[in-house]
Amino acid sequence: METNLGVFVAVHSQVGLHYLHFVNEEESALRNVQDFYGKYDIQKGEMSPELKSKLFSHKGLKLLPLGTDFQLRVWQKLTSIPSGEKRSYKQLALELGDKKAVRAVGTAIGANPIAYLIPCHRVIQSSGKLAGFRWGLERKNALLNLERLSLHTASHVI
DNA sequence: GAAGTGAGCCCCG
DNA sequence: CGGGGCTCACTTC
Repeated sequence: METNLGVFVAVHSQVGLHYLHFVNEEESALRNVQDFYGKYDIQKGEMSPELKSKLFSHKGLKLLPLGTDFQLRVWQKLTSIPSGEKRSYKQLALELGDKKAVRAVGTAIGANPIAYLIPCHRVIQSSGKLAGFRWGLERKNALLNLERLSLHTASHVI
């Protein structure tokens, strides 16, 4: 799917959305999906209009990422950060009950399988510096800017 | 500010 | 086991 933020690839099933990644390079993006989900019976295709509209509206879409218990806890926490706001890795580690786990939290966030809808882009360093985004810092910055600008409107970003 | 370092936790090979 | 990661706080320049 092409959007004003770039190209996305998604993996979904009857029960929900499992995976949503930015595509920088089509080949490696598809290989990634294959690595992760190759053991399942997946069918390739253009995104259906229904799925697209759900991605746009952020409604009627269950997020079902695949991960370890720890990763799921971290990703769950991310979804509680409101649009337009930011948290630090440290804050999240504290809220998860272990201030020493900052690096583990960072690693788990880096493994976020559902871009944007699980808002890993809203996490910055405690110094306030923007750092760490597998799809590029520029993209992270663009997402944050869009959210900041569209705070008082009902419009969504993707 | 920038650069270097030890601590510390989770994950993968 | 061992190393590395979307870290942090501290030191030193």
